[in-house]
Formats: sequence, C-alpha cells, structure tokens
Amino acid sequence: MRIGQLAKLVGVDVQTIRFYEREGLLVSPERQQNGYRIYTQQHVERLAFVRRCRMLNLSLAEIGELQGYLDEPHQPCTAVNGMLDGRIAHVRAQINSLQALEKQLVALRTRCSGVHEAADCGILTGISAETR
Amino acid sequence: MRIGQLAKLVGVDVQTIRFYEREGLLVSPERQQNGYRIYTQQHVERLAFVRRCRMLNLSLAEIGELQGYLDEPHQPCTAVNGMLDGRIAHVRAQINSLQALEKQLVALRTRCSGVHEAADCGILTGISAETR
DNA sequence: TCTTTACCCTATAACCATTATAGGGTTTCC
DNA sequence: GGAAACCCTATAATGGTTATAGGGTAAAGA
Ligand SMILES: [Zn+2]
Ligand SMILES: [Zn+2]
Ligand SMILES: [Zn+2]
Ligand SMILES: [Zn+2]
Repeated sequence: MRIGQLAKLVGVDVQTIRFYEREGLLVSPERQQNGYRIYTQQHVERLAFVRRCRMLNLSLAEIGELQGYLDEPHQPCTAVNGMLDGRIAHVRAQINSLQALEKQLVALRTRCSGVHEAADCGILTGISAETR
Repeated sequence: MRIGQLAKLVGVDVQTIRFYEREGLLVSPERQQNGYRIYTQQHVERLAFVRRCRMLNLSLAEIGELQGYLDEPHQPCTAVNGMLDGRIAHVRAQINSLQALEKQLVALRTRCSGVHEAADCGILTGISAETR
C-alpha cells in the first residue's frame, strides 16, 4: 500500500505520516524502485495506535514510550499507568483554569451592551482596569 | 525606566517585551546613546494591557485589534464584544472536549490495576483496540 | 582601579505537532 | 500524448514564548 492509501485508511495527512517516520514513531517502510514508500498491515496498526494516542492528547514522546512497551511486552506496566495519571491530572488542571477563564470572560462581556463607542465600552475599560 | 525594570513591574519576561515590540504590540521606545531602551509610564500601561489580554487568552492579533480601539476611541465597539463572544464560545468548546477526554482517560485508567506486565496491561490493549 | 555581578544589545534556534510551499519526478486514465 | 493525481525531498511557517551565542555597558564592592 502506498502512502496516500495509508493516509486515507487511518485518517492522517500524508505529510504527517512522513513526519512520524522522521520522528521515529513509524518504522521506515520498504521502498519501490521509484522511491515510493510501501506499507504493510503492521504499519497500518502502528499508525492507528499513534493516532488514537494523539486523540488522547498524548505527546509524541509519550507515544514513543508506549511503543516501547508494545515492542517489549515482558516488563511491568508501572510507567504506563503513571503516564496516564499525569495526563489525567493535567487535563483536570486545564479544565479548571478554562472554567475560571470562562467566568472572567463572561463577567467582562456583561459590561458591554447596546451600541456605543469604544471609549465608553465596559469591556475595554474593564481590561484596562484590572481583571484580576 | 529600562527594560528590566519594566519587565519586573509588569511581570513579563524581558525577551517577551522585545518580542512584543517586534510584533507591533508595543510602540518602539526611545533609546539611550548606548542603545538601551527607555520606557515611559505609557509603555507600562500598554504592556499591562497586553498582559491582561493574554491572561484572558486573547491572541496577539486580537490584542492588536483591541489596541486599535484604544487608539481611536470614537468608533463603535461592535467588534470588541463580537471578539469576546467568539472567545467565550471557543473556551466553552475547549472545556467540553477536555471533559470528554477526561472521561476517556479515566475509563482507560481503570483498565489497569495492580502490577503486571505490559502485554497484559488493559491500558495498552485498550488503546490498541479502539478507544472511540 | 580593578573586578565581579548584573544588566543591555542583536540575531538565531528551539519548543510542539502539524501544515504549507517550492521544485521536481511518476503513474494512471482518457 | 497530455492532464490529473500521485509521489519524492527540503525548507519554512504557524503561535507565543524561551533559550542560546556572542558581545557591549553599568553599578557595586574590594
Ligand atoms: Zn512475560
Ligand atoms: Zn462596548
Ligand atoms: Zn465620540
Ligand atoms: Zn497495566
């Protein structure tokens, strides 16, 4: 299978596949005589794994770590669930700070209603004041 | 006031101040004979404005737009509250997708408990399966 | 005065994951 | 045989900062 087919199949851009290869997340595939990359079912599975990890917001470095476990399955999985715990904590922190931000933005938004000129806009004066 | 003082005063890195100047968010200050930048109270206020906008997650482009209103206050503020509405919608969308992600991660995390080897780790098999 | 320490300058690269662009070859189908 | 769709590499751009290299200046103590 050529790169375009793989891209469609897994739902990843062609450029991104080449990028993953350079970054060591995908094994370099064989090449045809013309230089075209030829992929196997194993590549499909690995790429799908990478993509699912990305959808879980794992970094490429973390994904590389996880692949180490796929490649050497006879080691304890301690670091795997540690990584997930870290991710979960991080996502929760993000949610909290975004919720705080939402409150600030909504409060700021209420300061402007109706049409008036910028000099009198409560949003601008609100930001210029303090927004702590 | 020199750049280091300004940086401390407003709580922004020195590099970042120079970056904002290059990006046109801060007016280029006068220079001493030795080339050092000399800032006035107006610069302090503008930088503080930029920083508060950044804390509201506004992009540098949006901040530049807002500064246009500060500089020309006799125009309607329509775009100002439009921008804020857009930001609020964006933040809410982010929160929703992070909450969905959190659920996925937590569900995945429950698949691993106790010490075992990677081949049997429910997290890895969970990702390898489908995690939709 | 000498020297250390802290500060200032510019230019350039790194961060992250991806997307875009330039410039050129190959395959496929009509 | 010619156009469309595909493939290749290399390099730059995205956003907002932070880091680094390499060098000049200033404020302080010894
Ligand atoms: Zn074993
Ligand atoms: Zn208004
Ligand atoms: Zn007016
Ligand atoms: Zn496990």
